[in-house]
Amino acid sequence: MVRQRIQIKRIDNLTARQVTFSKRRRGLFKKAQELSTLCDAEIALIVFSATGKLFEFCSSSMLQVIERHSQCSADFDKQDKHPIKHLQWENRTHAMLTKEVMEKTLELRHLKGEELQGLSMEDLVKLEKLIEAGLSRVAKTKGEKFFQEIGILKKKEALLKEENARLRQKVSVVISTFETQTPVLEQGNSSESVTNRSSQAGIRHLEDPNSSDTFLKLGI
Amino acid sequence: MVRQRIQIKRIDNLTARQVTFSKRRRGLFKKAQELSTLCDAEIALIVFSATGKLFEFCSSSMLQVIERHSQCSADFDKQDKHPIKHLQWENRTHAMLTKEVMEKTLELRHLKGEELQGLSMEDLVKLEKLIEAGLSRVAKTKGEKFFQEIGILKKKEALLKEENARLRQKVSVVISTFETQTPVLEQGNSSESVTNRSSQAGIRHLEDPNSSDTFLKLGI
DNA sequence: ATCTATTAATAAGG
DNA sequence: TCCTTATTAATAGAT
Repeated sequence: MVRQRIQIKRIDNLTARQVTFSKRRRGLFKKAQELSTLCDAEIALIVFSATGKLFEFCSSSMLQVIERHSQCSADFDKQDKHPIKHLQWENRTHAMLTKEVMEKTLELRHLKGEELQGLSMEDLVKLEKLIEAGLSRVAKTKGEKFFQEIGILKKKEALLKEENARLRQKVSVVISTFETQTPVLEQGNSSESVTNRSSQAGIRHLEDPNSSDTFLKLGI
Repeated sequence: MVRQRIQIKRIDNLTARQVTFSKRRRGLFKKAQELSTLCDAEIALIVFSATGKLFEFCSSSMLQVIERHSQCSADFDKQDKHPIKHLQWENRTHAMLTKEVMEKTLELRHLKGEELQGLSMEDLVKLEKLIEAGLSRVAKTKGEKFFQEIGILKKKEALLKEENARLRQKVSVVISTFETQTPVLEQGNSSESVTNRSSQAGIRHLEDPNSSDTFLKLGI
């Protein structure tokens, strides 16, 4: 569907057909994977190429889905034909891991306030307490981290203040040096620039207390 | 893939998830149909929604394709001359599942306020909001369930009160009947039993208000 | 396999 | 569910 729109009918050219098969197959599997992930769907996709090669995708276990499908479709007759023999295929470890994932997924959803319809009043009360405990721990940690950041900022502030003091002193030393060493002459320029520097330092100092306001933007 | 790129992960919002499921499912089935037509492929697609509803597509007969697939799987099983591929597949699956378990375990701990030391200020704030959202949903569900229980108990109460009223009336009717129809005679026995019934009814009536206290034990 | 012009799919919102 | 729109994703054809 690009460069030129194509008709949806069998592609006659063998090479073109194979290329398209390869490209679109990948696209189809990707879409299937995305749908299962995004929407929590159980998906099985079986593709046989014209040459008989098998490609398959399943969001869980292929046999499980086929089994489920068989039960859903009214063909209970044929159900016994290709049944659970292959469930041996699934080893215990796999089953256990899958079970563990499902359990944790459900617990996560409960903690996020989802899928609560099956819970009793007692369960809900317990869950609420659990979440409240978690919340308070997170809030506590956040607070600690917060004060830690404040501490760092205050240290920085102190260091900057110290530096400023040193600079101010240096500046005044320089000024007095110039005042004593160069009587008058054409040094109005120079003394002006010194004054500038001094006032800049002064401004930095005056602005400095604001730097300790920075933490007000951190979220309190 | 539009308006705003989305992450391929479970969509939390139920409505959005359903809408996306509907749209993408249609897209997926269309792509499957196109691939089978264009490239002469035999395709079976089985989709179970999160709510358990079945959607299926097959370019030929579902049972035929499943049969063919089982055949291939069986062949593959016997083909354990090349156990390496199978082993690789198992290892990958196993690794993925293990990774998933670990991720979910960590997320659970975070939600419970554990192992927070690695999180940044931003992470903590996000986590706190997530937990708060979950908490409010749980609280809401609990409240709803609570009122539901109250409703049921109030209905029961009303029914019991009605029944009591009816019984009381019946009792008084019976009493007056006996008082007018049987002057004195040897009916001491009978009148005694009537008195019993009356006092039983009275007791039930007196106990009745307590039944409306039942909901006080539910957790408020 | 890679490129790219073009169409198809679709997220968000109504 | 359907419609619209803005934007991204898929891919036909060529190399």
